[in-house]
Amino acid sequence: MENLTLNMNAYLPLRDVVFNTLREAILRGDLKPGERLMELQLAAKLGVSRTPIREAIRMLEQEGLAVTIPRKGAEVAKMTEKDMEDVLQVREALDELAASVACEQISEEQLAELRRTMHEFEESTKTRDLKRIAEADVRFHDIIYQATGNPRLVSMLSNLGEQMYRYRVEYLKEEKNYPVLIREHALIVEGLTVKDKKKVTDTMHTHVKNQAAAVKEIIREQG
Amino acid sequence: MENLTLNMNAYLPLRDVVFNTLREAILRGDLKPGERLMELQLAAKLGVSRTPIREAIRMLEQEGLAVTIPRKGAEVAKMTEKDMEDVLQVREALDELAASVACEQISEEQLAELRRTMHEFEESTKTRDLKRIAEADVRFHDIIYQATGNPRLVSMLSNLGEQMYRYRVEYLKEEKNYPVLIREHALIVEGLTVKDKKKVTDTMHTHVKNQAAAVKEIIREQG
DNA sequence: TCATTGTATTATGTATACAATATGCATGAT
DNA sequence: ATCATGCATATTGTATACATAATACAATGA
Repeated sequence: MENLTLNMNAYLPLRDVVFNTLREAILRGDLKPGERLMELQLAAKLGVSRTPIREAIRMLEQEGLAVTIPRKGAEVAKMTEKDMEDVLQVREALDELAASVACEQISEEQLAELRRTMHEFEESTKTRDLKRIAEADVRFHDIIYQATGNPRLVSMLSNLGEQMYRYRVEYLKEEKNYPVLIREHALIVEGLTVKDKKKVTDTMHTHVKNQAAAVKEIIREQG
Repeated sequence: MENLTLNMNAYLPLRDVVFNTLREAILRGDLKPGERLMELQLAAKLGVSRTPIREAIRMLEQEGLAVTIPRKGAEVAKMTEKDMEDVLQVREALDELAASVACEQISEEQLAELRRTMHEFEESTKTRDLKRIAEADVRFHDIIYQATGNPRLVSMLSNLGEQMYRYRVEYLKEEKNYPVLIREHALIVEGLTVKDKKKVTDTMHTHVKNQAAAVKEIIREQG
């Protein structure tokens, strides 16, 4: 009688489906900064009405991925160098916080998972499969975020990461960066293992700073 | 011919009007945690259709002020003690960041404004006009946030502040807290004046920690 | 009595219709 | 030629209609 839960949780409102779809399209770069998000057009393309499109746009707006001008419409958010500096300044602070808290609270399981992901990252850099590399890197950091046990911190950091994602991918194209990244990941894992909070936060600080410099450089070239 | 801009910027989409209205109602406590946000009812009360209501709810959701369960509806977000701890942990980190950056960048004008607001706060505590006290306190911190020149940081801190607002008001009812608050404000202003970053961030840390303890106590009593 | 089922009601999810505004282009005046 | 002006069109803003799921409660049967 039991055990046939047959997840009726499969249901997602269309607004969420649309939100996820647009979000990924923006992060992937299929929808480029400045590109207009026209309701009717998107509705036609996704085969839904304007209503869920509009709600999804409101959500993207709050995520910082879209900008709406009343009576004119929404477009994919652009990032100036200043915008990116602002995001990175906050991200540095929160990444250090996350590292510090994780250092106290990370479980053995999570630590093991982190090591696996660290190796997966290292392996992936040999393949030059950019998507795989980027995902391993995101996962590495996400494990640390999760280890804080603070869902709000996790979601804020994910959001900040999202906003740099498009640009960070460019950073990950540069093969010369891989050795440094691999080394920093290793240092972070070591620090977390022996609960050396200073080592962890310092390394994380450097890690984010390096990315910051690179991402800003990319923005400058593009913008 | 010029100088008659006659702000045509007066226009706000109804979704924004509704959003602001509901947001304030939640912060004021007119809409209580757990209270349902029913579209038709709100639409009738505010004299608009469901469409702008729904969009406003999506926005409130992203702000963390409302929670939606698919096919069931939205309600005002509840705060457990754990939720509040999570918010406060982030807020501490960002408030320190803001204090640190403001210490480097605050202008003389802003400093003057800060002193005015500090005095306004002190005066307001004598009146027992809770709304006035709370607003002065919010303004004091907001000036510091603004001084960072980082709009994203400002909006994140405002949002975090929003989520504690309902509870912090209770804290501000306790008259015995006023002397400490006044003293801490003064220390922060002094530190900013002489650009003593350590003094500023340390005081800010204590300041937020004190509030944290008090707010958590209030949640425990209520929840 | 209690569990179950059916049904009315209410609320949300989604689509569509209507209104108002912005945009681009053609037209015409200077 | 250039700048307004007006009109057609595209797009957003808002309201409403229809579909579907959740809820409460009465009715039924064991």
